[in-house]
Amino acid sequence: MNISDVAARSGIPPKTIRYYEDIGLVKPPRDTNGYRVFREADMHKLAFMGRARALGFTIENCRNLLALWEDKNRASADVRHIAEDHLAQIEAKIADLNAMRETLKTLVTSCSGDDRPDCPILNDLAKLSKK
Amino acid sequence: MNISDVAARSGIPPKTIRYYEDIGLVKPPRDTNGYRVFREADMHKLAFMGRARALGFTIENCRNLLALWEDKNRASADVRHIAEDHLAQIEAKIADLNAMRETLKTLVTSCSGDDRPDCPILNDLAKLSKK
DNA sequence: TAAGGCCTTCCAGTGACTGGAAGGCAAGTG
DNA sequence: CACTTGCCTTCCAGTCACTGGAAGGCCTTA
Repeated sequence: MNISDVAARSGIPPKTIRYYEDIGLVKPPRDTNGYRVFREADMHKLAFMGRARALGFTIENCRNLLALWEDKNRASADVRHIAEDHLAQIEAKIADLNAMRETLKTLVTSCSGDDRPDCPILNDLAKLSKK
Repeated sequence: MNISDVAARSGIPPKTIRYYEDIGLVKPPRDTNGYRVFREADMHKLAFMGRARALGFTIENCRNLLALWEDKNRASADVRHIAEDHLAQIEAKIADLNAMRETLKTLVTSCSGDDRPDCPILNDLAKLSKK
């Protein structure tokens, strides 16, 4: 399999696949012409990556998850631990974004949004900074 | 006012303030010794920045908001438009994160998290990638 | 005069790619 | 066989918004 085949099958762009090779996530052998030759195992790793990345895991987390995936003697607790940490981070980020959203919503609805210059959004941005 | 005073008053680290000068957001004059001298107006701009950044506006948005802030003839509609766009992006991101959170929560609770290797999290990451 | 704590600039790194240039290779057509 | 098209390769640079660190100058106080 060449890189564009894997890209199509895994949903990961060729550029990204090369990048993943750069950082040592996959190690496809090379053909005599220098082309990367992807085996089924490489494909599965990349698809795994795609899925894990879509869930927001960092590359380093993905690296660890891949290692656990390939370790037949793993403890599922290790996997769960990574996922729990990540879940907590996502929840923290959601909380941050919700706070922003609330403030923004208030500001946006309080702004008339017409030709006049008076703007509670700008007032707020300026005002609170004086605290 | 020297940089560390502004940093203390605006809550923005000196490094970041220098960076903001680099990208042209503030233009404090220099003392004979080369030190930056911040006026009240610079302080307010920086505090404005801090507040806008805390609401998740990008630097480019902040730049535009600052310009509108200083434009006495602005239309509040322009400000509102920027804020609405940003709000929409935040809401989109929240939706993405909520989807991740749901999936992760399901996975985490389905994993026993003990010494044994069976792990629904890894199964899922591997399985769905085969689709 | 010396110490410390400021200030300056410049360089490099973060995370996870992404765009683009330059050039080699493969497959199909005339 | 030449040509074209499209894939493949590498390498460099840029993204975003900082942040860390080094090297060296300045200012204040003892």
